[in-house]
Amino acid sequence: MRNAPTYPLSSVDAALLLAALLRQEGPTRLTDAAARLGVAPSTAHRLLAALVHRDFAVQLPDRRYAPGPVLGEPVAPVASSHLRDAALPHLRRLVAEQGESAHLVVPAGGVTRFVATVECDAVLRVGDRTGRTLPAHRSAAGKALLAGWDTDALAALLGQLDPAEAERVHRDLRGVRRRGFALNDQATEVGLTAVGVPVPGAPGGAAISLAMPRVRFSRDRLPGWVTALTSTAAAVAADLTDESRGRPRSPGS
Amino acid sequence: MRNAPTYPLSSVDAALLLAALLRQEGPTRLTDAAARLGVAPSTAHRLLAALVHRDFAVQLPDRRYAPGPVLGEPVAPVASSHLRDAALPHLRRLVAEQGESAHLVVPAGGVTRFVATVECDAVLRVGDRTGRTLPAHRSAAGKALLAGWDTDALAALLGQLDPAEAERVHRDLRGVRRRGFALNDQATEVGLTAVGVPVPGAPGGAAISLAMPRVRFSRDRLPGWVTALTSTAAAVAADLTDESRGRPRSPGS
DNA sequence: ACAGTCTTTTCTGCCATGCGGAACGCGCCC
DNA sequence: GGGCGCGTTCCGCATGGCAGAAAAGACTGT
Repeated sequence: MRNAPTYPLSSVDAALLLAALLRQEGPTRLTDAAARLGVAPSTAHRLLAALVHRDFAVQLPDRRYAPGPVLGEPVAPVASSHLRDAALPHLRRLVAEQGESAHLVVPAGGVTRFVATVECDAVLRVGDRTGRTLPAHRSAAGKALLAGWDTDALAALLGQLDPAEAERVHRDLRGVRRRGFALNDQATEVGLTAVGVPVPGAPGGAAISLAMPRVRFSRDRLPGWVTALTSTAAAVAADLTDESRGRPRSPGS
Repeated sequence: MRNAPTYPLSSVDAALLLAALLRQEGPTRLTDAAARLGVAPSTAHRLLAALVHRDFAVQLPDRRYAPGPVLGEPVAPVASSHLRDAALPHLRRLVAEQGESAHLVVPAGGVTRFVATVECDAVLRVGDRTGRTLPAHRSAAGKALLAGWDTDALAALLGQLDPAEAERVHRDLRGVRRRGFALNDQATEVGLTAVGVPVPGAPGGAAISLAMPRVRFSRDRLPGWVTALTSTAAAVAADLTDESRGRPRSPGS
């Protein structure tokens, strides 16, 4: 993004921003788009209609609006496939050791997007969520990411929540920072609990989580999961660093 | 492109159209963008500044504006190299038989862009024009393309000319449609004459032409040139169709 | 399954503010 | 010096944003 024009066309800028957000963050509802732009819903509707008219957006059957064919692929998938390749061997080992499903997620605006999943062998297990998104402030991996955000970015996100929830998230993230891991106890789905930690130094941010049925969650096992997650995240980070230095990937390290 | 919104936002639509044109047709000058949109240069400048601000456009060192990183790859450039590969063997044979230079062109808004040239052996000959553009309504290949345009698209282009020239072009194109070929008798360069025909069914449109010094142009040879051009265009078209069906390219057919 | 209620989306009209045209200045080239 | 193209600024008015109504969809209770 370049310096703002001396004479901005605010309506044009709103439309282009909306298109860029669609591309970067994926499908959105009309009211969310309006809130994001700070305009009335009817105004957002007009902007989206203009985007659809010129193929910068398409409307899905569930009435959400998604990026249109004129827009290119967002940057994140390229970085994500790089990250995915680095992380998968480690996630597989983590799952083999702990017996629960593991996920790799990246930030995408106010949500986290699932880039990879390794499912455990149990018949009742958390399945593949690759490609899906969850609100960052509710998921374990999302909270692990948010805990590392700077004050301004975090304030912008919290400003989109109602004050009571914003305060809860704020407190929750302080706990995440203190403990070094984040917990999602059925906040995104009944019966599902997840533990997440950030991948240190991942470009653009990333986090991994172990997700399991609530009935298999145990406070006694929590420290062991946290330790395994933390060392796995460090191994992924080391692989990312080795690759950016041009070294061959070491299979286990 | 979808149905026009019931309440179009004209400034937003202009910006999005401009972005789409950049993507489809490549770099453009400010004044050409203004003419294309039918707005004042200062308005076009504002729109381009807004596009640059959100990475839908970038400005080149020569002050032209090009597509920005947010836009996806256009369909046309791929098609052009694809088209070029299909056409070159046929153009070479055409030049060997007729003894004059041949060109392959594609439409790019109100101009035609030279994608490939095969030069003849004569010392005085029409040289390589690959990468250059000519006004569509003045060049032979351009007119061959325009003759196949629908009424609305053609009216938009003619609307950019002065009324007398628009009327001449209109009449000229009627002749092109009747005869099946187009003639450029020194309209683009003194001493240069060209005969052009469309490549039927080429995605996005294409045309080929034989171009020669005016002194070598002959009304007696014209039918022979037209026949050779028409069969060459058909052969190129057949190759394009074969390739889109996944067949190996046949060297001569 | 159906009715009622609430939420979201879509449509429409009005008016004030943001957008486009005109004028001007600057830089480059012949 | 003149012509051309690009970029900036000012001002009037027409278009874009808001508000409200209508339509569509989701949710809840019986």
